[in-house]
Amino acid sequence: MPKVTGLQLDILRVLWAQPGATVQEVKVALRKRRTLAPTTVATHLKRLVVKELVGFEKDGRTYRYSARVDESDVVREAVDEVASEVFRGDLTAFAAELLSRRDVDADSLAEIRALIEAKERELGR
Amino acid sequence: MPKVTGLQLDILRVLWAQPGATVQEVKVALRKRRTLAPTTVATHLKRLVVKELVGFEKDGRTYRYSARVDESDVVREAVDEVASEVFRGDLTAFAAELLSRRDVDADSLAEIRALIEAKERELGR
DNA sequence: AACCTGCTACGACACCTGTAGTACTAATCG
DNA sequence: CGATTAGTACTACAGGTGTCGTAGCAGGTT
Repeated sequence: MPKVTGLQLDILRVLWAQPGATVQEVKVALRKRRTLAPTTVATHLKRLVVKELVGFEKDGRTYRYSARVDESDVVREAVDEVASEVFRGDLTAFAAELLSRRDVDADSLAEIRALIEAKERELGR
Repeated sequence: MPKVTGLQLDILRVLWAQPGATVQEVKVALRKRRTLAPTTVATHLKRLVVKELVGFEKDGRTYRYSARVDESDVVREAVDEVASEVFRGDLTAFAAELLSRRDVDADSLAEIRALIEAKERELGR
């Protein structure tokens, strides 16, 4: 599974939310983040099809596109990339960096701690 | 501060460890990970200089390069990028993803939990 | 039927990255 | 001093991404 970034990811996100979207629909959905010419959207959809991350089917005059990869796989891939490239696989360092930023509030911490405890129970089992 | 990836990051890493390294020295230090022509290394050092991430000074016949950015800033930048692009700022989701992989062992979990508890004490203070 | 409109196909272009060859210059070895 | 060597400068090129313009076709409108 090739790595996905930037606009490709934004487009995939639209397709995960609206499978079978047309170029127009993707363009509209994207408009909250960026305003693009329809041809730009079409170009990227085409490229995603070439990479086999997206499939399409003809619907009369137009085409409907759908993601062929799971969001969870793409996300995992992206995190793996950073974990290995930036942290050389040191997940503790990675987590430390994540927790070091100011915008982690008490609720998030509690949730993350709960996740850890669950995982610890799972490992201990 | 522009984003840094791949080879650029590898080169910066060398410069953080060995400030004032020459092209040759960077090439040698990099050899554990990749084998590159000296011109390749020189090209990237040059590009990093243009981006003002690296500075240099003449030392007789050769040049000595040093990073002009802190490792911590570059790392934070990289994590911020993923946090916003992939997780739309949802750090809990980010942490959950990180913890979901199988190669997190009990020791790491304990360390991360300690980090969280420290942070919670800090916030509660 | 002639036309306008919307949609796709194709091609183009700029910029970034990875990678390296060639050419020029300065130092060094006999 | 002439030849080899080390080091930089310049150039190039392919692959990926972001962004479109233009051209061509298929339908609906008059």
